[in-house]
Amino acid sequence: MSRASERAYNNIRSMILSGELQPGSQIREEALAELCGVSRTPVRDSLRRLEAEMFIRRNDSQRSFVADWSLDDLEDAFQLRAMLEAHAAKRAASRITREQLGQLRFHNAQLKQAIDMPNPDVPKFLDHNRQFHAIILAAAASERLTNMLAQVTEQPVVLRTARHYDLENLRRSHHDHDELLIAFDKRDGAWAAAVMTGHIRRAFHAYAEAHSTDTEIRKSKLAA
Amino acid sequence: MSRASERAYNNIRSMILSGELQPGSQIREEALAELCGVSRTPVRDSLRRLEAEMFIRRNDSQRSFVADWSLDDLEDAFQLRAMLEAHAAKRAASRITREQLGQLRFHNAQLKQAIDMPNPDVPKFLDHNRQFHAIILAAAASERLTNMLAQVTEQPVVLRTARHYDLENLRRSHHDHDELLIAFDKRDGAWAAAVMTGHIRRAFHAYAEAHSTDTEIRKSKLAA
DNA sequence: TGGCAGCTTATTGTATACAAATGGCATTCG
DNA sequence: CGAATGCCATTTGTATACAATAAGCTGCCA
Repeated sequence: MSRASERAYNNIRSMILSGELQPGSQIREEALAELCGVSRTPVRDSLRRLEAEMFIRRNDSQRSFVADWSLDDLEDAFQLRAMLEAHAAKRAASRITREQLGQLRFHNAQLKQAIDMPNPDVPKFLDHNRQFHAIILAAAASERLTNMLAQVTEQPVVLRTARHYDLENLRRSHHDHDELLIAFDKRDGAWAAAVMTGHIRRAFHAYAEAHSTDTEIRKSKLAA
Repeated sequence: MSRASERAYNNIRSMILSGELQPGSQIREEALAELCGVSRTPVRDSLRRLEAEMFIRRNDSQRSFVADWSLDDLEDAFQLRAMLEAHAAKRAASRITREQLGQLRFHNAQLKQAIDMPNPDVPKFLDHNRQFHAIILAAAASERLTNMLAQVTEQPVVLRTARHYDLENLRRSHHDHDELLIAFDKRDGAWAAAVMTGHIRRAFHAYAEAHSTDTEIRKSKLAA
């Protein structure tokens, strides 16, 4: 993707993810074009992409709105994600290389280190967590699967902080990763898939809690 | 989608599916624009969409090519499709209405009729088959799932005729549908999912055979 | 007062012109 | 003779102007 187009896409996407563009609010191409410092053309490209990724919806007369996810939508996305990531884990179990296993161990050690200290370094945890999952996906070796997972991995919820600072959850995540490592080591795809399913389901419940809180807050703001 | 854009998308897509645009061949925006009788703008929209759907790939310098699927790619797509359709069947089992069940029965009866005659009406079979699956997807009630399935359902293989005229396969499909109906009737999601998995796996093997033949033919044409 | 018609304005869709980047070819130099 | 470099042709990216369409408003009529 070229410069202007990429900038527009990343800008708009992060504005949605961060909540700067409020769920449900209308989107005007020209306004975004000005915000991003590009013309409407690359903005339109980005909107189309984001629409495919379901971050944006359009009504029947082609106007765009920031997607407003219900709890059901969120669960739906997570259900698909759990299924796809479990599938990735299963595929990875029979394909992963010694080197990739080593990388997984490295990142899991790092993310443990990030939270096993008086002042937990959550961004560091998240970064190594992301890389951990990326390596599994790479080992699964399915471009289609990668594309599909990208569509359900990022959630447009503002209050992700709530989840991130729940240390108990982070520790459990680390533990799941450890178990995944053993399953991979034993080339046990079924086990890896099962662990991964639980791993993602837990994430869902953490998100769901944050989402409810967020929705409550937004509702009371509207009422005020 | 508006007129010009929609026309361009459908035209290009069907040119790819029909093989009119050969796998691996380069695509030039302006040439397609002329073919479709529109400007480059809607053509570019369409190309982006088709790229997301993996019908088109781009090299690192942004040039577009018609996707050329290996047998592995095909299997990969079918594996995902089997998983997603099984998931749809499972969800449908607990949500499907009496009315939808009736529609399923109707379409399955129709598609049986289409092949239970001296001169089988394959297009009719395919149409009712499509509707049968569409109803299940609707009963599954997940927009995301619907979108994802759309991405792996159509296969850019020319020789689909080979499969379509294998009556034995078509009869087995009908039988699978029958079994699905019973599973739905009993609200047995696990059973429905299992039947659907087998249903799609069989389709894969039929496709794979046609694909191999097709690839052989293309290779020998290149050699000549 | 309520609703509908027609106009006005806002917004998106399409075409086109121009800019940027890439690939291929030819020429030149080692 | 082969490889590297610079130029030209081709192709894609971006901006902008204009067309089409939909929404909202105003005023009229029942």
